Amino acid sequence: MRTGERRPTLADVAAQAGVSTALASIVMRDAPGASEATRRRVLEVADRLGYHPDSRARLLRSGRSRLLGVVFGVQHAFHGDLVTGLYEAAEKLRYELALSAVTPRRDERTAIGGLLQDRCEALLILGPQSPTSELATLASRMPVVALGRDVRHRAVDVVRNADCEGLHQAVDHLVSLGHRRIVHIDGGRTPGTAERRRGYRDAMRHHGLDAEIRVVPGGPTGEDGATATAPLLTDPPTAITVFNDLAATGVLDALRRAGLSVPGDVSVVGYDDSRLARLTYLDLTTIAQDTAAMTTLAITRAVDRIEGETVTPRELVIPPHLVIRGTTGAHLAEKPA
Amino acid sequence: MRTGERRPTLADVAAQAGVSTALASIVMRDAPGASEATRRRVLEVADRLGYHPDSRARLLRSGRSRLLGVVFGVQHAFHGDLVTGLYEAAEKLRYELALSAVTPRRDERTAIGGLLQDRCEALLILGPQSPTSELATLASRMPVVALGRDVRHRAVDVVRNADCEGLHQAVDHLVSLGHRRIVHIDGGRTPGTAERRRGYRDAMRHHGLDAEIRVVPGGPTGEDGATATAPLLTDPPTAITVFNDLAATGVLDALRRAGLSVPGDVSVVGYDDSRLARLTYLDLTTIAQDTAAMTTLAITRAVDRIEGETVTPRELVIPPHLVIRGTTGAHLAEKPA
DNA sequence: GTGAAAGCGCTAACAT
DNA sequence: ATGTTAGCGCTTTCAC
Repeated sequence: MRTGERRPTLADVAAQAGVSTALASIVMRDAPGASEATRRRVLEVADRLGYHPDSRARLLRSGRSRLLGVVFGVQHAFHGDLVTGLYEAAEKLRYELALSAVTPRRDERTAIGGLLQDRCEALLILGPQSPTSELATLASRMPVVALGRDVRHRAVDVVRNADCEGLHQAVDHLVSLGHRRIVHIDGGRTPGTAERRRGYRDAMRHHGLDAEIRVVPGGPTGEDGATATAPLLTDPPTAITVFNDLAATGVLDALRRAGLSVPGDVSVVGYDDSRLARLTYLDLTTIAQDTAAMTTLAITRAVDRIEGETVTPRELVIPPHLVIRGTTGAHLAEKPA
Repeated sequence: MRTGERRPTLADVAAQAGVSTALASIVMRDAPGASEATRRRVLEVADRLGYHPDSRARLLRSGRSRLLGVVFGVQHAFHGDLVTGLYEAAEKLRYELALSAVTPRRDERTAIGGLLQDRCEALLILGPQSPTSELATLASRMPVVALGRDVRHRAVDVVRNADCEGLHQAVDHLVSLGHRRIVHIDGGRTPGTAERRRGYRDAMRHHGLDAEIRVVPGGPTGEDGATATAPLLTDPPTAITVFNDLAATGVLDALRRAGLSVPGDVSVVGYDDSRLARLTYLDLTTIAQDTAAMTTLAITRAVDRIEGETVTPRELVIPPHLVIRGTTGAHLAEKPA
């Protein structure tokens, strides 16, 4: 029974194995300096006792925590992908992750506070929302890496997606399919909007389509997408690039309700390659962020900072890539003039 | 500059405030036994130094961690809702949460191992997948609460949704709208399938619709839903209850492709009230699990176990509720006989 | 290869 | 109200 039992400590293991705690410690840490026989004996006892080293005590003594704090939004599907990559990258460098979630009822400041108490050696913040000044204060005490969102302060490292290039790729793809009348529905006041819009404009110009440039104010939600689509229905373009996948679903819905077929009449490109985009019945062509690269770089950056390396540049901008699915198709014939 | 700086310790704060560490500790813990003046002075210094108590040392010394370990699937949107509730419930009881994620590349065993090292006093596992035997071993060492999935072992507490009742509600709703030909597409080998199927059958019998009972083998994904719908299209029922929301989206898609309107020709009910169901363009009638109740009870249960209370029953089954949206409507006329 | 002893930052028990 | 002392479980010298 559990009652009355105490968790076994290293001293218990050492005693039962007939060695000093120091030696037992060496074995448990897999450090050099113990004979094969001792090693086996100690491990056997530890296993029998169900011993797990107390990371608190261990880290307290060794002065370091080898702990990287991660602040993420528990509602953001995309953050899930990032966390997956972060675990993997951290493990390779023998660091651990301490997760702290932002929820509708738990703000970023609270989430960060928890991690500070855990003595993380660096902070990785996914889509930081705190004012730059607060992040700067933090960054004066420990390395801070912002993931997926720009933070303009010289003490904060940033790893983010090349939004601009993403929209360039979307437009390139559509142009290669024969489209010319390509509209962009932007993200309203959502972070990243400006850069994606700029990517669209640049790309259109690059293809000599200056005259066709048309940006419609939108937003990040499905309804934003649907609303923004309405005014386009009287004289629809042949293709639409949308700020993100969620808004793109609204666009798709609005188009289909209006009797237009996708991609027959109109092609649509989203952004993020979220779970949504992959749903069979949506099958949305989209721009995927390179989460593997982003997470690896973020962890590497944090660890480099911890270990005092000088690193440049402060801002790492990772190119995304196009994922072609079923919502884009060739624009075969121009309307007869 | 950060280099060369050391994090301030309680001793630093105490020294600068001109008091002993014990007194400073009292202030930081907000414990009784310090004068108002001292309190103010210490807090002021702590703030100026950017002092954060070291939870490791604190907990090491006090022998308890007041830490509840939470294992969750980072990909599961529903787990996000649960984590939100867990944070809130834990805070009320002055416990903290240690999050450990299961990802495509990090299995449940690894996730649990991390928490054991953190000296959590109990484990809350969302949708546990480990074999019962492993959970039982764990439970012999510390309180273990399984959330959202049944675990048949006397040492493991379970807090879960009343799947059976959920489908009862779905059928009741459809019957009240005049439906009689109601099909259930089940979840294949997904946990919970059997109970939801049973709920459907019971409810149909309860309404004297024994002859109409029809269960189609399905699964948890959108494609499963679409595939399961195909054989129904030759002679479609007037309503379909689907194992979960994701599969329901596949059903919706298959119906619409076949030229059937929802809810005009066929009504559809999902399960989970996931983010998906709430999307404007899906607007899916569904069964919502009561996450607030589930999380509160799970935390309460874990804490009761920690504090040695005797608690019954081992298994807490929480009734869900119907959320009526746009995919269900009245069945107006039976086909002329 | 192994053991003895000190101490990480903090809290608790006991002084004063 | 405040200070002193001991020690949580571990790692780290530094002996042997």
